[in-house]
Amino acid sequence: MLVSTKGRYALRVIIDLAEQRTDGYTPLREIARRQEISEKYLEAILKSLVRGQLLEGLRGKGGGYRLTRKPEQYTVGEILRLTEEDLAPVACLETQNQVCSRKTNCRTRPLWEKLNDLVNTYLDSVTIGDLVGQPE
Amino acid sequence: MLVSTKGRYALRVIIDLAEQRTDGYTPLREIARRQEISEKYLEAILKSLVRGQLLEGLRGKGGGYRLTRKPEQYTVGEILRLTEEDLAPVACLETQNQVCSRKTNCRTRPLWEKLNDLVNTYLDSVTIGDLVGQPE
DNA sequence: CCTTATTCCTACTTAGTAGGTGGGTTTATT
DNA sequence: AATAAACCCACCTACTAAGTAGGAATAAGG
Repeated sequence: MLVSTKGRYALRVIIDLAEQRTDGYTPLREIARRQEISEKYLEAILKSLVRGQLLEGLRGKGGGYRLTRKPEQYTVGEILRLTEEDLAPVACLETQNQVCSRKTNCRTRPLWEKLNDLVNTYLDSVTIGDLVGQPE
Repeated sequence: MLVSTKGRYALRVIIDLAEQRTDGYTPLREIARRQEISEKYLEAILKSLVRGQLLEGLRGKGGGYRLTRKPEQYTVGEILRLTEEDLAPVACLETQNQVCSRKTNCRTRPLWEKLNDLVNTYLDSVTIGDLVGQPE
């Protein structure tokens, strides 16, 4: 499995906020309720989204979270790469792993590299704007 | 990570056998040595390849494993699907998981389905014949 | 300035699984 | 009979995804 709940939830949260179409801040509790995700777990995910500046958080009464850009300015790829650590399809391509010793004459490496490209290119081609539903 | 060592090793084994260009049986020990994979672990992987009829095993002295088809008749996709249980990029698409309750109006599901298609189509388009090195 | 509603922070727990091992049984060849 | 191989089943271990707990910092309203 390439994308864990963390990444999937992150995506859903951004879509959720985009669909609210409000300038104000939405508290975590509301998002959690709508998306049926535990508040505590969601908290951890939102933290990384704030760190990555995809969201802005405001503390205190009336606080919450809001998007920092327009929906069509977020690509799915960047959201997942932020929350997933690594989107590489195989361990040999993971950035933190040291380079594989068989690399130079590995018969399968080019395959993995192409697959990696394919996946990332696709995920970067889709924006949150493409995913939100129409307002009625 | 989409593809674990099991799948990657399986692929390497088939390539290894294809490159031997022999009609005879190659013992596990040899493959393990060449590919630097522990014999015991490899055993488990080869077992599933035999079960899936991608390889044929012969017991006893002079025995070993050999391909059941020509290299260009194996697609990477089928090898990985056999050894990986599931190539789905996200849990919601895994066959053993029950259908997600949010499915019908899930904003992200079409994305995952397309990604899944993309990956499988690519992996099915590459054969072992494409990956083996030229004899010199 | 106190209360309330919120985010932010650190640490912990738990269940599942990838990756690997050990020891033995069966089968075929010489 | 000896040997070399695949086959089989049970076990182990370390890691990580997923989730939880409890509190500290901050902002707004009265």
